[in-house]
Amino acid sequence: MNYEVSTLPKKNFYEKVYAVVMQIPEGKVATYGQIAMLCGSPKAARAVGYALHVNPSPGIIPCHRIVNREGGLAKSFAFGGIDRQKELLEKEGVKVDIDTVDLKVFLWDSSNFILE
DNA sequence: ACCATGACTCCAT
DNA sequence: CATGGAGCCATGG
Repeated sequence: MNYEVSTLPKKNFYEKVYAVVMQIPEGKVATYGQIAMLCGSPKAARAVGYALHVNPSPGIIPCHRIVNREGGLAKSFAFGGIDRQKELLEKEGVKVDIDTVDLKVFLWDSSNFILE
C-alpha cells in the first residue's frame, strides 16, 4: 500500500517550525496559524508558539517576526519582552503600532512557499 | 497513560 | 473591536 506523508513525526514539528520561521523574509511577519499550516497542522498554532518559547535561539530563529492573528506582538516574548521585538521589527522596516503590526502590509505571503 | 500548561484561534455575545 | 468560553496541538511531570 501507499505510505503517505500523513504520519509525520511530532518531534520534528519543532524543527519544521524553525525551518519555516527562518524562511520568513526580512521586513515581513507571519502568524502562528500560518506557520502551523505550513507545518502540516493548521490548528497547531499553540504548539508553534510553544516551540518558539522552548527554543530561545535569537539570531538563528527570527521569532520576533512571529505575531498572532491580529498582528499583535507576543505578550511573553522570550527575550527582552515586547519592546525588544518591536524594536527588531521596526529595524527591519516593519512598522509597529505600540504592540501591533499591520498585517495588510507586512504579512508574509507564503502562498507560494513549500516546506521541504 | 493522565493531567496541567501555553508566544493561539474561532465563535458567540 | 472587547470579553468570555471552547477547541486544538505538542510538551513535560
